[in-house]
Amino acid sequence: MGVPKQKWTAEEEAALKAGVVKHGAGKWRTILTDREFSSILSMRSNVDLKDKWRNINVTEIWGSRHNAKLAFKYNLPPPKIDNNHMALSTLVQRDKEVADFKPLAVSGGTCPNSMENTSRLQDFQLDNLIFESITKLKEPRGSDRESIAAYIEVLYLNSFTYGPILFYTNTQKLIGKPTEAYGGKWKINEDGVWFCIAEMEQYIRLRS
Amino acid sequence: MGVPKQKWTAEEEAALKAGVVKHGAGKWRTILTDREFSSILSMRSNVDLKDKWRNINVTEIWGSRHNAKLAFKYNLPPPKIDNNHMALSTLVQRDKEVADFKPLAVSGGTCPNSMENTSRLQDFQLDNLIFESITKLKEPRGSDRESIAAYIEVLYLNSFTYGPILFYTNTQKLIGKPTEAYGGKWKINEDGVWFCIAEMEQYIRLRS
DNA sequence: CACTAGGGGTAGGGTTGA
DNA sequence: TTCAACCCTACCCCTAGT
Repeated sequence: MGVPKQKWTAEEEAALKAGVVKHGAGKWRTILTDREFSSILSMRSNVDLKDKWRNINVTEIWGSRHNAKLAFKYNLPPPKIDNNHMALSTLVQRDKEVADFKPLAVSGGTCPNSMENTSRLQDFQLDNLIFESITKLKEPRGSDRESIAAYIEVLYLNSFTYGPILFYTNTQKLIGKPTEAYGGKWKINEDGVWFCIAEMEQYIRLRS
Repeated sequence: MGVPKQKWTAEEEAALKAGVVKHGAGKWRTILTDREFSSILSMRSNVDLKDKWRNINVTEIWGSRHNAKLAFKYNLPPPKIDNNHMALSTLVQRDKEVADFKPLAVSGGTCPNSMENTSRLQDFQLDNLIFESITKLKEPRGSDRESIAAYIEVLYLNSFTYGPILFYTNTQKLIGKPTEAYGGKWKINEDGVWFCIAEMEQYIRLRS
């Protein structure tokens, strides 16, 4: 009635995505009570999370929930398999697998010590980069680092004018480090911007 | 994509208006499944009904949605209070009241037996007459018969060259009588054209 | 009872094509 | 450019199942 419709902010959406990566889709209450996200998502209910997640997925596959319903009704195959975007049906089916993502074998160096976080806007961008790469790629147990790198590179690097992506292994567990709302998830060092995928103990260098 | 945009016909619009009078604005699915309207509105979705209703109202108040938004933005009062059209804000606020319209006290004779329905075109015209009169007049619990008569008379009778309006009380419940899409809602007798307002069990004689 | 999945519905902002 | 028709998103309700 009086509630004028709370649009989801980029920050909230990033937190939701990060929460799904960390806890898995369907663990809405868990995501909501996770200290890492609770302050950001304090205006949202578990049902809101569920609905938003539904919107995100269904939109990326079918364009809208309405289209998704029609497609189901007429038993149509998912569109949008082209243009570098993997159909998100893979995402929906792979929710648990992505959530259970195990640390990969080391092939980089060591995690650089942090300096300082930058603006939130960039935070969202990086969050979305990682989220998209690990959810939209086909690999059944999540994507390996090379795939993620290629994905980001092809889709984003040109426009963002980032340098080539290097991978890095995190030797210290930084999750929960209370430097930020996304504590310890990414940082800027002398040699570039580094992004940590929670639960993976992996760093990606996004910008040199 | 290939769908070239379905303009609303007069028939559909009349059915929508009648549906709002019967069930109330906001009851889009209810209107859509009502047998009285379902065949006419079969090409429309509940969302289509909502959108069309918005267009009808907003256009009559502000001239366009764009103007309405600007007015909201700058907190302007509704214009067009003149020229015999009540601001539709009253309508929006009074949806439920109009829908809950109770039968009025008797002051006419008895319902004449039906003869035959005439063309659809005239049906729309009459439908719109009634709709406009009961929605645009100010009375908080719907309009009494005299107001409706005066409204129709002032706005339409001259151009339609109808005679003076007489009211009539319906002694039989005719709603749902399957003589027409708008079953039993209006008829022509020897003494004129009679219009039944659904849920009101009232007849109006529109033409002698 | 608490929560989730998933169907369905509505309001309102935004988009588009004639 | 305008605006009627259409789309998308947020929020809501409900029920079944766990």
